[in-house]
Amino acid sequence: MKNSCKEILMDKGLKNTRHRERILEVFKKSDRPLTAEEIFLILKSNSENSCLSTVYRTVEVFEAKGLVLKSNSIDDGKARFEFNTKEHKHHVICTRCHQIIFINECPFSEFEKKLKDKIDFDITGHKFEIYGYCKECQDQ
Amino acid sequence: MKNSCKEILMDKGLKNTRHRERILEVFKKSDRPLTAEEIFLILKSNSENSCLSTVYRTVEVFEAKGLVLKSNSIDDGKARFEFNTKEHKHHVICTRCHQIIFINECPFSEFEKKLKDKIDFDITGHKFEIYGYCKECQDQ
DNA sequence: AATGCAAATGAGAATGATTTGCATTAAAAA
DNA sequence: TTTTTAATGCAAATCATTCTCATTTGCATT
Repeated sequence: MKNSCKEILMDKGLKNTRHRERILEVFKKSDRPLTAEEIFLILKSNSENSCLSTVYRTVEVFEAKGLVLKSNSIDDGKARFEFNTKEHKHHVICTRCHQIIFINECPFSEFEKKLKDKIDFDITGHKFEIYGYCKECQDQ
Repeated sequence: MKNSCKEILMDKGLKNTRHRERILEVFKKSDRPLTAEEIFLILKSNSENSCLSTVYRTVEVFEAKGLVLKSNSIDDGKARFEFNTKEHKHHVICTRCHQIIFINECPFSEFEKKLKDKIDFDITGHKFEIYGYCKECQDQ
């Protein structure tokens, strides 16, 4: 079968360990960015014995290999990690309940090109995040 | 004189203390976002006796009143604070030297309106950040 | 299947930014 | 000026994250 966790790891030149497989599975199943601790707790609830520092090390390796994306957008002092689907997407973040909605549209490609010349900056990426209140939180 | 630190504080219903005035001055003079420690060191070098926890408490109050903006974009584990000029602006961040360049253009206002209807989200703001290498860092 | 080696892991201690509790001090109200 | 209230300084606590080191595991080779 294609794109199994095992294959993905091999592909990136990573040693295939139980731990990495499990964490990759967690990422694939999750529809939102997770904190290291959340990942740790999910593993634990699946009766995987693990520890926080290993989770941190694993997501660090995954990030270095481009498998996951890290972000600090939710300003609660915790980093969050999500599977890198390679789709270009952006986050819409509810300021109240911290729900994250994904959008795929991106209106900035031309804008970036203009900017590149204007300020002589070698652009490698961008982040666009929208803040506000989601449907549920608007009434409160 | 208008917009003195004293006036700004009164305006926000904040008690006017030496400490707050000084920190507000630091923000006004700075052309880049500062960490709490940087603010603390600037105060110290101005022979203001202060302490880190007070700086943290002060910027927290300022943030709550909309006087400063907080961000965790530079992923070095330190929050940064900048004076809220109310101008709509965005950051261009050098991934290597962490320099921050400000840009005032914003191509997203129409895009936001469309989105507002589409996903029923009450948008209060957005953040657009561009990453890459600045002129100086491109050659390295 | 056994072996060796490098890399990964677990457990807990260490680090560093940020917060908190509390006694003291300073600002605003009376 | 006195009273009331909130801000400050200091030290200790907290919390996310990183590090250390002894042990284990994956994987290539025998």
